This record gives sequence, structure tokens and C-alpha cells, in this order.
Amino acid sequence: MQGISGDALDRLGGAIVTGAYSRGQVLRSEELAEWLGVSRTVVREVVRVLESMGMVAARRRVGITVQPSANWDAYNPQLIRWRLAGDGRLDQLRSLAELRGAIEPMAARLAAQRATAEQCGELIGVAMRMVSTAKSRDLTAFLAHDIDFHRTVLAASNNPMFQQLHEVVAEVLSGRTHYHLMPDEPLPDAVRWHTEVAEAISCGEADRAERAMTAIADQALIEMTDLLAGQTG
Amino acid sequence: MQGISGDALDRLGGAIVTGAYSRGQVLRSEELAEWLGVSRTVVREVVRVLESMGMVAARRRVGITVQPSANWDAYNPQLIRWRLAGDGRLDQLRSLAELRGAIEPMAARLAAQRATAEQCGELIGVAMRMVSTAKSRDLTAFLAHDIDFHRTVLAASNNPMFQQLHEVVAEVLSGRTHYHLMPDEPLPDAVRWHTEVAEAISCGEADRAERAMTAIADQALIEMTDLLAGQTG
DNA sequence: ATCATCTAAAAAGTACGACTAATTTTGACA
DNA sequence: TGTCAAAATTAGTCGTACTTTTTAGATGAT
Repeated sequence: MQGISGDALDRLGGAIVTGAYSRGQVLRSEELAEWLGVSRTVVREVVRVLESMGMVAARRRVGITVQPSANWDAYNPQLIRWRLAGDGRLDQLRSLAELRGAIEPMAARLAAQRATAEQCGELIGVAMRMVSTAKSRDLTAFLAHDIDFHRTVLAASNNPMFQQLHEVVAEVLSGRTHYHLMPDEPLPDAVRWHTEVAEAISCGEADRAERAMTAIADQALIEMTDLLAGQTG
Repeated sequence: MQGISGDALDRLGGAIVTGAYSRGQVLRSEELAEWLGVSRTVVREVVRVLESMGMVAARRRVGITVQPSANWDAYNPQLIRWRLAGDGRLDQLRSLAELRGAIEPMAARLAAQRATAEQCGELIGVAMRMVSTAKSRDLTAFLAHDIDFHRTVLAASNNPMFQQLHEVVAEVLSGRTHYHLMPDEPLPDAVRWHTEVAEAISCGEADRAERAMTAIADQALIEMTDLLAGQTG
């Protein structure tokens, strides 16, 4: 969505996510039209989209009511972006990291059962590139290959619900680097586990793939927990 | 979303999900207005919502293009409903069951670390009701308590991404009963595992909670796999 | 005084028409 | 044949008029 309409969506959605409008607050479409500087037509489109995300509810003779955040579609990519852009950044990152920790081991297991020969080849290749960039301490290139690796595993799981989470995983991995939640150079263990996942999937060894991926995810969760402890305590 | 606008959304969205429009097909808003029997204003709102779900993309001088299903927001509740209502029902149910199998063990682990005393009490209570309805072979009541149990665990995980999946879990559990994918009476093992999860969470034993929940989910996945084998082979 | 019922107002919902803007196609010209 | 300009096409935006639903308030009867 782009143009004036997408802009209005971005502003109103962002405002709601950052808490500019308190839960239960009632807005009127004409007010919104004035505030956003657009026609009521555009406001209606925006409201409809936010409604489909569970963020607002529109009722005749009442207005547009901001819904409690428990109703929001937490998996909506746009909403995730709003949350990551706002104050709740670290909370959101923790939620996503936990989600990732749950998903990826199962994805690795399924990938071991379902990956095509081509996907196996790509996995092995990416793992090798991870090893080499880890040795040369090129963190940027390492991150790119890391994201690529996990995207490939999710793709090989052959489950749309898992495949779609590649953006989430990419966000978590990037966030880790961006907030310096990981060592200055990749841990040798972590690199080895990636190789192990690639091998296990290629050999169709589901248990081994799941275990290795669990090791990767657990380590990431520990790093994340340490960070949040450092932030709050 | 309700009224004529919600109706139009439901019809167009449903048509796209069931494959009435092939991927890449281009629609024109005026055609859609005629087909749906609504004004272009309403069509625009509907298209905007479908656009935010990744199902279509609108471009000037081109039209409204149906996007490949890989782009669709697989977690959108409305989209899940459309898929469950159409031909892809069993595929969707399998995807959801796998997702659930990944999520719930981690949710149980987190719940063991975070559940409030009140939530623990509720869990124990629901587990006891599951035991009694299992004994009296009241499958309907058992299903209701089963759904309630898993919703409580997800809530206690204190992670919005997990909490939101309670509808998915409910759908999987209901689907199991509806398609007769489970025994005529609940397996004693399954009931015992639920009690174990409740106890482990109440005692703050994360590992034990995770293991017991894994047992529950694994069994459900096995049942689901058996079904699909029976369908296709 | 209280309850039911009717009425009026308020807000979103819908439709339509006019115009704008962007993008692709076409075709003329070099 | 290539380039650039014009035309055609389609979504985007706006404003207005009207409809429908829902709530609040007034009115009236018991």
C-alpha cells in the first residue's frame, strides 16, 4: 500500500501502536480525516484495514473504537514493523525470539523429512559460506548468510505457516547484531551447529536436525535473556 | 467487518482462496464492482483489506493482480477461516497441527516460569475436569475443557505471539473431533499428560512441562499423519 | 416515579460523479 | 530502429448526497 492512503495508514496505525490513543478511546471519521489531512473516503479505507488487523472496531452512531492490544493480529507484518519501530522494540524482539525458538527446531525436523535435493545442496553451500565468513570475521556477510540459512530451512519445512516466519527470523537475527546481543565474532559452536543442521537435513536425520537447531535457538534465547536482564536490572 | 462491505470481502476473498482466480490474474475494479453488485467505493475498501493480507496488489494502469499464495499472510484469522472452509481444509489443518506442535511445548516451558498463582489454579481445575469428563466419556464436554486447557497454557506463556494462537489450537482440536481423528474415548495417557503439564507448570518445572506437552502434541501429530496417509494412500 | 415507546439526532455505510495521477502503450518522427 | 511525446487506461482521491443503524432523549401512560 502506497501513496497518500498508505501514508495515512502508517501514521494512524503507528499512533495507535505507540499508544497515542488509549485503548477504548473513540474516534470519529471526520476528526480523523481532518487530523490526517485526507478525505473521509481514504479514512474509511484505512479504518477498514486497521479493523481487519483487529486494532479498531467501527460502529454506527458510536465511532471508531481502539481495541485492546490482545485483539490485534500479532503476526501481521505491518503491525510487527510498527512495534519494532516504537518503544516496545525490545519486548517485541523477545516475543519474536521465543517464537523463533519454538518454530525452528520443528522446521528443521520437517525439513529433514521433506527437503529437496536442491534445497539440501543450498543448505550445505550456505553453511560453508558461514564457516568461511566466520573465520574472516566479516560480521555483515556472516549475518546475510545466517539469514539465508534459516530462510532455507523454513522453506524446506514445506509448511506455509513456518515459511512465512522467515521475516521474523531475519528481524531477530538482524536485531541481535544491531543491538550487540552477540559476541564480536560468531562462536565456533554456533557455526558448527549450523553445519550439523545442514548435514542432518541432507541425510534425512530428523532427530539430529531438531537437536542441533534447538542448540542454536537456545543459545540465542540465552543471549536475549542476558540482554533484558542487563536492561532492567 | 459486516454489512454489504464485509459480505463483498468474504465473497471475493473466498473466491481467491478457493482458486476461482488464478495467480497473476488481473482484475479491474469496475468489473469487480459489477460482479459483486456494489459500488466502486466498496470495492476499493475490500481491495485495500485484501492488499494488506498480501492477496492482491493494485497498480495504476494495470489493475488488481492476484498474488501468489506464498505472499499471503498465513496467520490472518480471516484467511485461515477461508482456507478451512474450502478444499484445502485438510492441508491447512495439517499445517496448523504442525505449528501447534512447535508452539505448545515452548509455551508450556514459558508458562512454568511465568504463570500466576491464579492461572496455576485454573490449569489444575481444568485438568481435573478433563479427567472426570474423560471417565464419563462425554466427548463434547471433554473437547471444551481441552480447548480451555490449552488456551490457559498459552495465556500463561505471557507471550502475545503464543497467546494469539489459541484460536488455531481450538481449530485443530475441534477439527480432530469433527473428522474423527481421535479415538472414541480420550486415551488415558493423553489425560495423564495434561495433568502432568498442569502440575509441572504449577511447580515451575519448565523441563517437565515442556516434555509432557511435547508428548501431547506428538500424539496429535501422529494421529493427523495417520489420517492423511489414509486419505491419500 | 417508573417504565415503555416513540422520535430525533448522530455517526458510519453506501453510492455516484468528477477529477487527478501514474503508467503503459502507441505511434510519429528523427 | 530507436527515442520521445501523446494518448489511453486504470487506480487514486475528493466532495456531496443520501441511507441505515444505533443511541439518547423526550413523551406519555400506568
